[in-house]
Amino acid sequence: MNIKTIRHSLAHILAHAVLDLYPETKFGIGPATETGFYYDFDLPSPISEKDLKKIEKRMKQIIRKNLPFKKKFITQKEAKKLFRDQPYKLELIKELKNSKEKISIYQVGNFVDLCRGPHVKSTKQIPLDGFKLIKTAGAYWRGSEKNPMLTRIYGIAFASKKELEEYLKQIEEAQKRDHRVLGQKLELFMFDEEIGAGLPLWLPKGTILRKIIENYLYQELNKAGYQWIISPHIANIQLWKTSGHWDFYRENIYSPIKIDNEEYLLKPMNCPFHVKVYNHKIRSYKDLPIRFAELGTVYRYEKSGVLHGLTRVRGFTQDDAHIICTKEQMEKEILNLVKLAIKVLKTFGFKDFEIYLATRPKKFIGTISNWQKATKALRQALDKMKLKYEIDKGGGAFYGPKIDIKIKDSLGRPWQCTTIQVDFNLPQRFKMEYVDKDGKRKEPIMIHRALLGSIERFVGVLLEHYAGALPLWLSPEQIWVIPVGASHKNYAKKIVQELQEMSFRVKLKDEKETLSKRIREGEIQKIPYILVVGDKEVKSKKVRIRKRHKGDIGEKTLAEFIKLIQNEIKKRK
RNA sequence: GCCGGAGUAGCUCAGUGGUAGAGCACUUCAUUGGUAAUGAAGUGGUCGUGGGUUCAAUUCCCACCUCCGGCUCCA
Repeated sequence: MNIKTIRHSLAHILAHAVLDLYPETKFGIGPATETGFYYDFDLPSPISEKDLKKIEKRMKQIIRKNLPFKKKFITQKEAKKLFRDQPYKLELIKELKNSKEKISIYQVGNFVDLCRGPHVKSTKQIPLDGFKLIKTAGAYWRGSEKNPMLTRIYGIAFASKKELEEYLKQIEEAQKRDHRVLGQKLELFMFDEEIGAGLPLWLPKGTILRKIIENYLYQELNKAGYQWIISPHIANIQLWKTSGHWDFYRENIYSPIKIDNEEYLLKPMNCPFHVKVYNHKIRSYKDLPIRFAELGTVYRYEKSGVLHGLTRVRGFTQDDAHIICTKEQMEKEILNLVKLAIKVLKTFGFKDFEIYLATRPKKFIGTISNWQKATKALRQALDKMKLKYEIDKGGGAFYGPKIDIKIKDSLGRPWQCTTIQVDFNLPQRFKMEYVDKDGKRKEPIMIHRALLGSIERFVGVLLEHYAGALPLWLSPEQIWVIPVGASHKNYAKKIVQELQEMSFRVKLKDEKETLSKRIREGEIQKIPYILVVGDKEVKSKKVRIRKRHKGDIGEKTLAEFIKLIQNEIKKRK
């Protein structure tokens, strides 16, 4: 039996159980998911997770009855009558009116639902111990904030108890990779109530990690012909009125700050500043493309309920850049951008990501021909790189089409990181121009882009990707040197000093604790290399190397070890 | 923001209408170690914040703040 069919049937059985226990319930919809099923209910009184056990028990009773799933086709009129007390179902029936599809219903026991199916023939086809109700959640009816919020009950379901248990174990493991847990354990970042929600504090080790990432970007973008700029964190409200942000983005901008009778805004975007830098002198076609990059810290009001560790915060630093070019240059620039984005993601070890091409929405500015040209350029770049992507139809910003790349966290939740957006809005609003070959002033194309997205979010997904065991080049602490006893301390110190002089990030773990204890600590802190030195090493003038997760990998001279790690750092693996 | 859950030591958590406890961490002393926890003692808490009920609140009630899981929204 197809597991998806079982999951869908379980959704109906869940609804049946809820109907039995709370007869006044109004029913929403209940589909299968990737790992189970859910059903949305409008319940007479709130239920908590304690009630789930009761519902689950009832579901099992229903399954044991070996009830058949009966399918039947009915007319609009019959459907309306059948579901007369079910407002949500009536809404769905109304919409079916326009389609030619016949209305089908499924009955299991005394629960009848509007449904296309398919379903299991009988409840006996459902493994009794392969499913579990795991959580409740609020969910807006039909996914719209304007609609009432229903109670969603989530279940997971597998073909057997064994698979179910394996899945639960996997979730448990995934939770250990949670960047919020790792950030705490590895002392990378913290939050503080008194500072405020969504405002991370970077601890010393986290700051090192961040600087390494930033340095890497700095090198990479220099090679790619970018120029770095720096812009202020606040600007006169007039700037944001000109850019249109004050009109279109106000709900995400913090209240104005009054300074000398003028209003200033904390910047939610870096774009207008980059435009101003572009506009500060007359540009020739010979100057284009111009690429301005900035690690720009922005502040956005995010609804309290959406904040999430480092991956969704209220103050964050974008690895932002704006490319200003001619229409003719756009295609090549976009191709180079996609290439660069993929290169960067791969350098950080990401191979699986979801790519979306978002096209023209209903409300848009700019000419259709420009939209087509830009969308084509984005599409061609993806095709040339042989990348798999999905079209997000109408998902573009009102000012232009874009490519988004999402990376999943340890629990499979996608986070948008890379974004490449063509912008027809700002060049117009700020009257950007360049002097072309014919001496005429023309409007350039502007491409807005962030490769990592935000440093915060990226560090979040990066930590989950590596489960905190960062590759050598990214590790805030790369090497610990452990002298076995006090008599080896001087030798250890010498090694530390030599490594430090070569700019390795190294720490002496002196003899306060036992050797085993210090090694254990190093493993917990996910230190890539631990060098143990005792009598033998002092005598042989070597170091004993312990590699993270691998244990003792033998003895080498310091020079040999340095060569080994230099190589590893170079490869960035 | 909305629905549901939770906030007790630096961390992970137990506990109770009569002002609190464990393990780890930290400090001190002893131990001088050979590849994932040496032993002992000690320090440490306005029990998230503010109100209310009560002779008495960390515990009960209300509001707010923060966090967690979703929804909606997004880098």
